[in-house]
Amino acid sequence: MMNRPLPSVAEVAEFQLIEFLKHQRFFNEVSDATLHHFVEQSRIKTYPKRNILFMQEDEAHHFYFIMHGWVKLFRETLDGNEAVTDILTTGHMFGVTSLFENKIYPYSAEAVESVKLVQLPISSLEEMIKSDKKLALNMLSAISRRSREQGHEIEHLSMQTAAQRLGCFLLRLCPMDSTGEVILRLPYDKTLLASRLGMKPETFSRSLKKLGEQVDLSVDGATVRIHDIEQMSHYACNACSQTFPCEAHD
Amino acid sequence: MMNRPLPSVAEVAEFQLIEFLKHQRFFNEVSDATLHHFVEQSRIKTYPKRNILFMQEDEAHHFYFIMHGWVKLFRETLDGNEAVTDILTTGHMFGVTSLFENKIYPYSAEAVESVKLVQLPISSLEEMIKSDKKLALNMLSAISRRSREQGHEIEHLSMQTAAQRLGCFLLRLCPMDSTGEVILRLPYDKTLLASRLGMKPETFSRSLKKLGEQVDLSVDGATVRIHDIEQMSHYACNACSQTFPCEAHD
DNA sequence: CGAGGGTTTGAAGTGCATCAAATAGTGTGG
DNA sequence: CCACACTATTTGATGCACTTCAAACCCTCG
Repeated sequence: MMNRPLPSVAEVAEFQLIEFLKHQRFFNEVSDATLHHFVEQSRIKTYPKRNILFMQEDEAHHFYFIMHGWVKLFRETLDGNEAVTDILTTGHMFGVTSLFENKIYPYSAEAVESVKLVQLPISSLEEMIKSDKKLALNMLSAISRRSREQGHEIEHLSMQTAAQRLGCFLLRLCPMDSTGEVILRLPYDKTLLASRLGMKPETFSRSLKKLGEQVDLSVDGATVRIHDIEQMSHYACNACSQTFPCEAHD
Repeated sequence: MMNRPLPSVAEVAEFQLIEFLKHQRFFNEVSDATLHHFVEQSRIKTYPKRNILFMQEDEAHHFYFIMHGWVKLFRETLDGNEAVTDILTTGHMFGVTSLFENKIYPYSAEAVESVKLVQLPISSLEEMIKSDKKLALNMLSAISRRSREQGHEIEHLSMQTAAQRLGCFLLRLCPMDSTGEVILRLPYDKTLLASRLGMKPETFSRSLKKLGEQVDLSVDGATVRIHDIEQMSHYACNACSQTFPCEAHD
């Protein structure tokens, strides 16, 4: 028999958090010491649907790492419109772009669905990046990856039609090695997806219909069946600099 | 009298390069040793107008730092169109996004005008970033700044009209503390500027005209006179999340 | 002067937004 | 399990923004 006391609830939670983080690319090869330090300084937060995490122009106090759920990053224009910058999920981080610069969030963030986050003070993150070289390099990778994705986003917005952009998005939901028929579910509701793709809900609806006319496609609610992925990529990737299993593919 | 021999041409060039680099944000607070190492490993290259520096998908061997002139970054789509990603000048760097990732250029680069560049092997850069912490942090700043700029670009493309985007661009050419009347020159030809702003030359021409009808503006070749910068920012920034001396302003 | 690129203009077409309204879907209280 | 309220999605009609195609104009440089 062991005399060791059972771990407390907090200890179990901490252990799970470490296990989760260990498998994230951002913490790849990062020392256990740093990882522990990270966990100590951070808090796990849960927010319900619609909850605003911070607003653009707010002073940036925290950096976030998503454990579960979806977060919308957006900007509000003076004339009252909303530009959705990105929609993130498990494994993605946000609130980092303000790092080492003016400490102001360049966008607002909102929970799309109930979301579970790891929250870390920016100051702790900076300190850790300064002290742990590997973490700094991982951060460099993460941000430059993000920058490349944004580059694709820009290309898509200026070169593709709405229907092609939608097709491109669907392709990126497919596993990288897909061929022939693929069935998938839209990850969040169509209105949100529309704004994510830079179009109005009406346009989204019509584009989906149009896409179905151009390539074999059947839609049932949030379920989409692509009959022939090659055909789809031919249609969608034609106005892009890359084809299907492309770099923009996560 | 001094017996010290005169410095050689190469030594003078090296000295000048170091002086130049020292004043660049990227080398801020970087040690002299690193700076020297950088200069030793790098070469100064001059390319004439139209010269292709590298193509998208090429293996990324070099990183570039612009000393003088203009460089166009772009992608070519399968259906034969060109998407201009960015146009850079003195003090900007490119070819970095491939750092620590797949070593492939995500865009093509071309000299717009005759251009003078500092060229450094990617491997040397990586090595230096790994060994000099300050350089790594500066790189982090540089890339996250770039990423924020791209975020604005995306917002602009999806929220602003062509004329507003043009107005926004003109505003960013103005000194940050400008008020009232400002006179400026377009930095490169209108066709290129059009593609930089994601529109056709015809649209550019018409947008410039339209802009002149909406706000007081006179155009003479490449010279533009903005009569009232507040009026201009009211017009252009209305569809944006920020106003005139804005974050996107370099 | 003439050739060729950059720029503007005109006419016509396409794509997306807007406004308005119908329809489908979901969750709630009875 | 139904009726109601509310939201998401679709559809139709119309207009504006940008592109396309074609042609003229303007510069400048050999």
